[in-house]
Amino acid sequence: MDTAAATASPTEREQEILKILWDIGPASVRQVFDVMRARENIAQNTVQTFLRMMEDKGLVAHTLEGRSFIYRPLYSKQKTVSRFLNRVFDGAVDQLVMSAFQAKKVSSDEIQAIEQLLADHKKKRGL
Amino acid sequence: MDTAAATASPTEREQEILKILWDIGPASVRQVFDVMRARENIAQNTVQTFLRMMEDKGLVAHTLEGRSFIYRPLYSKQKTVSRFLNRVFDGAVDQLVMSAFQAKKVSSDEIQAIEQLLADHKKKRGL
DNA sequence: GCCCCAAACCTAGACTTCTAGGCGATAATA
DNA sequence: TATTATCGCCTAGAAGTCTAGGTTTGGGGC
Repeated sequence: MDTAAATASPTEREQEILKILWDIGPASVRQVFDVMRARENIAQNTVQTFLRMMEDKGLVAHTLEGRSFIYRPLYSKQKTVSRFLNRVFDGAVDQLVMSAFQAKKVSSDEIQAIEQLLADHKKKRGL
Repeated sequence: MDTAAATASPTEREQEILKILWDIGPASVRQVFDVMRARENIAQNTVQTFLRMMEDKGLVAHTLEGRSFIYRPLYSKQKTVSRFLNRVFDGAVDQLVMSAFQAKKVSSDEIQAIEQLLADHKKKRGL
């Protein structure tokens, strides 16, 4: 039985569309198209086709609103990160963080945010 | 120095091969093949073809050793992370770290490693 | 009612990625 | 020297990804 359990992994283009949905929230084809159009030449039909295929794959779902489909992502950022983490670092978060630090200059705001995160995490673990 | 601008981004399969080179270091077609064969059915020729194509793209380079080509990666883990970071999080490292924490249980060893990393980083910045 | 617009559906084709068979050259071996 | 194994190269085709044109349907305005 083909349940939602086995979600296919998104292609590059699909990933791009997912990101838009993460950023702007549930949206119609038109809204996704508008974002993409601002960056490149693409037909609205293309976006529509992608969203339909992505629904087949279980990456997004839609609800009807008026006569438009409003799509929302079913594939989360965490899932994306999780896949990446496993594929590239065999799941080692510290390795990922180290690489991220080497890959980019990190602002002190970001450092603070990460420290906060660590603190929260330790507290939750009960020290 | 680095002609990184012209470096194409690896496909999924190429990424997999890059990871093997990161893990085991410079290697012959045969060695890469042996790793892949342990996990799945694949022909040695296929691996060879990939490495040749990857060299065209500038993802790897080879040196001659005896009559074997020894391939080494030119595309780094950092570059991979950097791309991912920009594509998914618009470059926000703290967001990435947060997602990683949510995506996977982090061991206390890992937490310690990250704390150390933060400390080093702050020291280097001279705060 | 009739037309128009916007939205969804269907479909095909271009393009990219992936795969491996077969060839010639060189080295090892009998 | 003849045979076999190993290696790199060329190439074609299968499979997957991406793109958009043409068609259909339903709602709103005339």
